[in-house]
Amino acid sequence: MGAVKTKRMPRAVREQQMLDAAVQIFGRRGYMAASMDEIAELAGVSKPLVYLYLNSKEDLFTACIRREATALTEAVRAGVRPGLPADRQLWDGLQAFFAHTAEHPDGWSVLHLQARTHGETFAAEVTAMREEIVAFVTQLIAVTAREAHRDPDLPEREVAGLAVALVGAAESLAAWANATPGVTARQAAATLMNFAWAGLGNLMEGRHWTPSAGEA
Amino acid sequence: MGAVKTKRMPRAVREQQMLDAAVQIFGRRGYMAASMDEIAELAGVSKPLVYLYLNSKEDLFTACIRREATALTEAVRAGVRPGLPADRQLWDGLQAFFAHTAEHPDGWSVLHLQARTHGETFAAEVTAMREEIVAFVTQLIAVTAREAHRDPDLPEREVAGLAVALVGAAESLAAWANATPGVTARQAAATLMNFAWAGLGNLMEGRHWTPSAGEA
Amino acid sequence: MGAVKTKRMPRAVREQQMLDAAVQIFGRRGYMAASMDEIAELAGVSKPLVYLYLNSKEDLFTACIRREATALTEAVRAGVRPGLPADRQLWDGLQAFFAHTAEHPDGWSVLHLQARTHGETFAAEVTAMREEIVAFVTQLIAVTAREAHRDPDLPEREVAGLAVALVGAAESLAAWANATPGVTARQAAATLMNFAWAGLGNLMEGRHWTPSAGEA
Amino acid sequence: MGAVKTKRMPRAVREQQMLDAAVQIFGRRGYMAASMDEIAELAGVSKPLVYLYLNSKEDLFTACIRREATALTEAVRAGVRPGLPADRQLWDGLQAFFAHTAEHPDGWSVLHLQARTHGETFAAEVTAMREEIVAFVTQLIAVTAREAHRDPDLPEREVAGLAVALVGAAESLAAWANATPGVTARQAAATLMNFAWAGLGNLMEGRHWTPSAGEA
DNA sequence: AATGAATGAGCATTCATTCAT
DNA sequence: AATGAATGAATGCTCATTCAT
Repeated sequence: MGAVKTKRMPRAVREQQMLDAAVQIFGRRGYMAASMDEIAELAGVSKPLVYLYLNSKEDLFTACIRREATALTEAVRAGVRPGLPADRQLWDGLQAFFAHTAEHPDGWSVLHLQARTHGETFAAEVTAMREEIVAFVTQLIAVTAREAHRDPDLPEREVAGLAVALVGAAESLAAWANATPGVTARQAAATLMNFAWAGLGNLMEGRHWTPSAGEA
Repeated sequence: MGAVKTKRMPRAVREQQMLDAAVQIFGRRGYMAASMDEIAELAGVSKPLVYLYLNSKEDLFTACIRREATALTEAVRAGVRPGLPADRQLWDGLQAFFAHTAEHPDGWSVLHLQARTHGETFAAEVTAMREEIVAFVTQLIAVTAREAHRDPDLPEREVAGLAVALVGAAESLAAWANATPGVTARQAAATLMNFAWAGLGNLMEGRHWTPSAGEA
Repeated sequence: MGAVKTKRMPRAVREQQMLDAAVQIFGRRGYMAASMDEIAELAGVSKPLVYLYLNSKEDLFTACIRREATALTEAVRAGVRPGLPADRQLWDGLQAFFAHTAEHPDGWSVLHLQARTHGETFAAEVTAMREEIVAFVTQLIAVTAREAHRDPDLPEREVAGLAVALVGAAESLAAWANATPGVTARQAAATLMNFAWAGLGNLMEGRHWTPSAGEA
Repeated sequence: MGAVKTKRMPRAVREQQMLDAAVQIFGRRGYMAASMDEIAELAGVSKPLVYLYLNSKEDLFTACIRREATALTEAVRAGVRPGLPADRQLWDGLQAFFAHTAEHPDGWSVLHLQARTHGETFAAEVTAMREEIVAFVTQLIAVTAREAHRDPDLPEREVAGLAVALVGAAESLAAWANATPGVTARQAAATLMNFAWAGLGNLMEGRHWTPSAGEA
């Protein structure tokens, strides 16, 4: 009683099905290795319909990137409560980040791996999202430094570098957590907080690590 | 009558020329978008010769990954002197890492981006190298902890997570340093040491960051 | 809330709109390059309606050919007054012909170019019209010859050839006149009359051109 | 004992085979309806080889047009002996033209029908050839007029129009001759000479046809 | 009278790969 | 040691056409 191939549905619904399929295929095979045939089949529609609604492989991929980027940033935003102290905001954001990437591995693959390896146009799309996150982290660091009234002159580039390092560490941990059974989003977040927060604190108090001996 | 194209050279030399060309093309275009035609042309040989020496596109790509992975690990190894203290070893290793990736952007692209986006087979090849580096870092942390006689029971998984975070941060900074004019390998290394070393020190002394309030 | 698109109109009107659009698209793009989508859009209706009224691309094209062929022959017929002398009839007919083709370039393109290049079926459709015109010209020539009581035995095939030549010259001049700014229908007609009438007169008086010397 | 599929032949030979096949298919089906598959099959090679040697469908079609245009103009040129009187030159040229088009119907279809119906780029290619022929005819008329010392001021546009008419008549007669059994190139040429030469003579002597009565 | 939703079939083009020399 | 000649197998994309409403 329930037909297997559901037919004749409104455009908006079909489009989401197509994006679901596309994210899965793009995420697993990569942009170039993914074939429109495969995507259409997985979406349960014919290829012409995919083209009718999403124009081209490039546009389809871009649509995937945008949807997944929005989903990720909104997940992080939803996890953070602005009133709380900076370290608590970071902790909440990291947990949301690790949880979301764990639940959407294909989407995360599209954003983190595929979009960055297939041309500037796609990369730019993710860069926008990444910079939003880096800016968020940067601002958390800056706010903390200001609150602590310590070393308010921490140079801008230094802070940017820190944020880049932190986001990179998070991305690396996300992959590790997904691949290592038994590691939860909470544990990954804890590892990163432990790793990062003390270092940030030190820097904000003006303590720097320096090589003890001269070198070439 | 002087021939412009140098002909008839020993196999080993030709192979290196081919790998040079392949790394460049693979690094810039990506595995799938790279064409054997283009690689052969850049190498200055005919396509059948590429196949004669390297068998297939897959084998050629694998050969590229291996060569670049070896080159990178050797560069890092060469930068580290085993007798020195752990922090100094880490500092030297990071500098070597950032310097090498800056000097070989195509090779780094092959390792960091391309190899991870085109199937498990290739990814496994890099994972091997990555684990070697993670192991090196892990051991540095462990040694330090032991030397300091503090918290020798730092759980293994925790240490592994830290190493993963540190390596991820380094990779992220490498891309950032290459893309941001005026950032030297030394500065990138300093940023990461400042970021990481205090956190590691804290952990080894048993101080952990904990969320100050309860959560859902 | 005034609807921009006029809806619900009688079938005959809609059909003419579709044929208008189709002639334009077929004339400019060619039969194969024309897409039913484009025609439907230009006609301001949905594709299924085009199929409902005109059955298929082939039928639609045939309908275009017929409509334009009829329009052209009627225009020529309307320009000619049967009572007048033959040369005057020819002159009037040519003027009507050049005027009509200049005013309906897309229709002329359909007849002269597109219909003849896409298969015997379509070509036959135009051939019918062309033969009608050739017959008209042939009869003009024959009538003149009879009236002049000269060379009544001008062989039939010779006359047919002359008519074919004249019509071909007219077609060629039509294209030239349309493409050359400043050439009017009247001038084109004059050029052709000057060119043709003397030759016809000569022939009807039994004077033939002959090669002066022998040949292989 | 003589393989059916001849293999491994030099590039130049294969290219001619491909052009032969392409002219046949393009001439019969038209540019758009022709499929590269069919051309490759008729040429006895695989599709990739066609692309390797001739780049694209557009380039292949252009190559066909050029080859056939050159062949036609050379055939006409070869039939004309420059020393002879103008009428004789025209007569010889027409015979050569009708003979060549009769022997190469597909090539003639490519030039006369297909190339003119599929975009300016292709049309321009034939226009060049056509103008060469028109120029040749124009010059014959001009020379004759000069030799006859009559009406040397025949306006340039008038002469151009005459040449266009003559070439159009020839093209039309070529199609008619090819389609009507028993009509030889010689007869077609004779018909056209009879039709045209007297008219030209009249014009050069300043006699024009004029409508005998006024009109709107 | 009219349309949004959907597809089977085909086409130009490209690519990794091999054979004969 | 090295290459010109050649192809099987995809792949992105388009189009005429139909169905359910």
